[in-house]
Amino acid sequence: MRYTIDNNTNNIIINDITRDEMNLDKTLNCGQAFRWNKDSKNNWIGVVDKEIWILRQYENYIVTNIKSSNKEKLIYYFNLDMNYTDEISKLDLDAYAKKAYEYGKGIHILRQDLFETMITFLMSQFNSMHNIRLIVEKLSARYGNKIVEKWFDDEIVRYTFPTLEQLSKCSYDDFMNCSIGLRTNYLISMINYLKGNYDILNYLKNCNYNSAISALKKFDGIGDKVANCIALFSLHHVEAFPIDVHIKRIINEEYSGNIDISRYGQYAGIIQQYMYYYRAFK
DNA sequence: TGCCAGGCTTCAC
DNA sequence: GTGAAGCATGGC
Repeated sequence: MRYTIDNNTNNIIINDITRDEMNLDKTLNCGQAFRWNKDSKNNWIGVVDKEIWILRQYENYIVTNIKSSNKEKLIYYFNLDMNYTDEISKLDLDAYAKKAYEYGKGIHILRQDLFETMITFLMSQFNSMHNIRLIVEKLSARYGNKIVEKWFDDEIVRYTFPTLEQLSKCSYDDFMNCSIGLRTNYLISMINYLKGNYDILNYLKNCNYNSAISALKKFDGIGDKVANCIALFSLHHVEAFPIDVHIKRIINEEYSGNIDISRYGQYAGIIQQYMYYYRAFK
């Protein structure tokens, strides 16, 4: 893998990259992120922080609208500096994990914004992927900022995920009108807490896995599963192993109700994501 | 119409 | 500590 810059646009091109190494379709559609959409021209369009990011994957390269000054951020967000194939090959996988890996390889674990991930996964409980996307888009379109990006002949319009300040102005009814439903009180509670304790985000970013899980679970509405999702998909504790309904079924049906995740070592979360993708998208 | 979705809190035992 | 009930919403 190497990076070149388009001389005309100053956009980054990722070269010499196969879909087995990094697969945009799988990575952006596997349930770890809710703000990426693929258009009819195979462009993956998402909002990262305050910017619209556009990526299109070809057989051996990926073109982007991401400027050269954002190269480190691109690598960081998509975890492009890790060779997944090499790392996974060091693990002693059982038969089901091997099958899941073969099906899911190419998935990278993203490093998403913490505030956004805490809220999107708070919304995820007892909800479907479709509804989570719906909620996040409604929140962003109504309370975030409009941003526009030119991409060849298209004008792409998106909305930033609302800030704490923007969400602070919302009422109970505002949130109910975004289809947040039974999670509304949890969201209000989180916003009220963060208003006086925003530093906890920095604490979460700097502490270890166990400390992060216990701090996250103090929020009303965050239990084991959501805490592990936040730890995995934002804080990049790739040992985190979220157990949702799909993983529960896998454990019951494939592991007789008892899985030993210690054999997946520091990459248990990545194996979990292969399993989730294999089960939920096969 | 009934069931399900990347669960959590509360309450009874 | 464990288990069941209840919780809003949209797609199928």
